[in-house]
Amino acid sequence: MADTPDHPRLRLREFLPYRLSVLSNTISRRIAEIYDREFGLTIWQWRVMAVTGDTPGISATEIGQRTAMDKVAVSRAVAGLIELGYLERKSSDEDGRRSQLYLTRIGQSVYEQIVPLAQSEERILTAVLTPEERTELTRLMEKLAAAASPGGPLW
Amino acid sequence: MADTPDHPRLRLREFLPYRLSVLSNTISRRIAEIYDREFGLTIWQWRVMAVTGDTPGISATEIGQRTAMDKVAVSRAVAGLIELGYLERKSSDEDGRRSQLYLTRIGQSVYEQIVPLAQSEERILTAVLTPEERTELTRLMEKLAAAASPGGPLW
DNA sequence: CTGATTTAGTTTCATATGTAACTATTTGGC
DNA sequence: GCCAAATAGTTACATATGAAACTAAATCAG
Repeated sequence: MADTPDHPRLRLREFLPYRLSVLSNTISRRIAEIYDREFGLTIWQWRVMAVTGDTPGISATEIGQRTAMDKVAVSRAVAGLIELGYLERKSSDEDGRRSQLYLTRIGQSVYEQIVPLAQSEERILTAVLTPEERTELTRLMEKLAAAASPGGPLW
Repeated sequence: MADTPDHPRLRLREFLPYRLSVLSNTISRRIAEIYDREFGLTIWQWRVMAVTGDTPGISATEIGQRTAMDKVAVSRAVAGLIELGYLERKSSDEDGRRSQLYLTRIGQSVYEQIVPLAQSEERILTAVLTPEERTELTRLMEKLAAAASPGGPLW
């Protein structure tokens, strides 16, 4: 009896939330480092570039929904990108509160470098998995995400 | 041709580092909220409790290694736990720089509540997976961790 | 032994982040 | 139309975090 009820133990290394956090942080740090070095972008700015490139004219609120960022983070990332000259903002005609965001010419060219670089990073990382394993990982992560997010079994 | 080379797109939702980050943050937030509410502990303090309970007399440096925390974070978490009366520090006899950390009586009782609570959280979360899926998830995460960390194929 | 180097841990400082308050605009009840 | 409530986004403030400098103790070369 290595583990009696009166001597509870927790092996952190086997604790899923811990393992997920360490893995995610390791990968995020790698990526953050690359985007900072290559383009002077933070992860948040990079996410905003990604969705704005994908959907020109998108609003800050929509960006928040698509990137899992809160509105303050979006606001700051957008401000930084405008500062860098990668993004421009027009105020919507129908709704004066809403802003419409577009990549500038320079922003577009950065975007076009960013996307293949991201894809290549992902490819290198997932190269250790077979295609079936990748599919399976996605499936398992989706199950967990559904369980962990509001609306899941614990809420 | 929905995706020609001259119009690269990146669907953030399908981008593994993004999905991992969102999943990890969702789970971490849930847990952080519980530990804060129940015991007034941060995630870092909680991790320190976990390894100190597991290995009484452990040093701050060792805690850092086991918890993937840097030494500043460990130092702050330990200071907070001593403040709370959950931890006590003795200076090592053999090495005056090294501290030896122990749970206090109260800390021990908190630890004994913390562990089952963590295990129960994990069980609830992973209840959406079959035992085989849990094993598989662990295996896939380990492969990714090996690829992403220093020493992996990209370093 | 003695001074240079390394190591454990803390403190400092600059930056990042989250919450709440705020501004501007729109919407909806009447 | 007009005021109350809701919404988009920004700003301010308080706290968290990380890098680098620092302190104290141990080790190592000579």
